[in-house]
Amino acid sequence: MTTRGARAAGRGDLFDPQCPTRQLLDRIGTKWTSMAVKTLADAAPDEVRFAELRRRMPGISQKMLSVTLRSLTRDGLVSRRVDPTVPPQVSYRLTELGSSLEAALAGLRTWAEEHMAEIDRANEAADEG
Amino acid sequence: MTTRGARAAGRGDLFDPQCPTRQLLDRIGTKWTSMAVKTLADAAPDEVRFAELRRRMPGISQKMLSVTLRSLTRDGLVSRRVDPTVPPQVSYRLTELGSSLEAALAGLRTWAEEHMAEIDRANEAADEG
DNA sequence: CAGGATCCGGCTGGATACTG
DNA sequence: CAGTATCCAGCCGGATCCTG
Repeated sequence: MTTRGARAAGRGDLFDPQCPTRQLLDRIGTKWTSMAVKTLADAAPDEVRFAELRRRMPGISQKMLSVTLRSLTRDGLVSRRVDPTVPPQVSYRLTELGSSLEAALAGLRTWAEEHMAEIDRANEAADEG
Repeated sequence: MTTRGARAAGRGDLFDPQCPTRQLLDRIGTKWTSMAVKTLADAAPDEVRFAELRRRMPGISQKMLSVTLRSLTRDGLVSRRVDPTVPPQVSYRLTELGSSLEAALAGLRTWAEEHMAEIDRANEAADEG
């Protein structure tokens, strides 16, 4: 629910014990999650190594890529395979669950590509128009 | 891009000057935005007054409802109508643009309702399984 | 190579008090 | 009634340094 904090001021979040949509948005809403899913989806069914993933996600730091992938792996959206060589090679790939999420995200992307310009215009109009 | 800050450390976000999807996620990812859109969509085509909206969004504070609505209005997703009585009455309604966003969000909601349980299970499994 | 640990600034959002 | 203003805690995420 995002309305974390367990006891929340007085009441408030007892009404919807767990809203799945908010739980989902709390994940894909973080800065790099959706880009990681997209990047892995574009590569599928191939797996992608950490460094390559980093290269394909301009601007992400080593830390945030690591954090993002760990989170996705915990969620069962991404599978992680370690090749115990020296130096180690770690590869990632979307799971089936991850692929189905990507399909759902594609809808949002389409909407964004079609309509974000309108939102921008609305903002400019509000600024002074 | 979220990678705000215009000049970003060195380079990094120059590669995708404006990713519409991130811009969108930066909006609907905020805590109350999607719930507000959903609540207004459920009421459509009727408009909803501030206080009533507040009642229908358990847990939201006056401030956050105000901030959320102002943002949605600026984005052209919600229209705002003021009835200049005393005390004033202000009503909100989804615009067409807002309705189309709601349609896109519905896809995410469906996915969330169908799959969040799997994600929860994956997390439990990771915790100790 | 992959990623853990640490430090820290900035933004998000909650509580509270005050207005037209 | 419908906000706005202020204060402040907590979390997100960036930079940097270190390791198997």
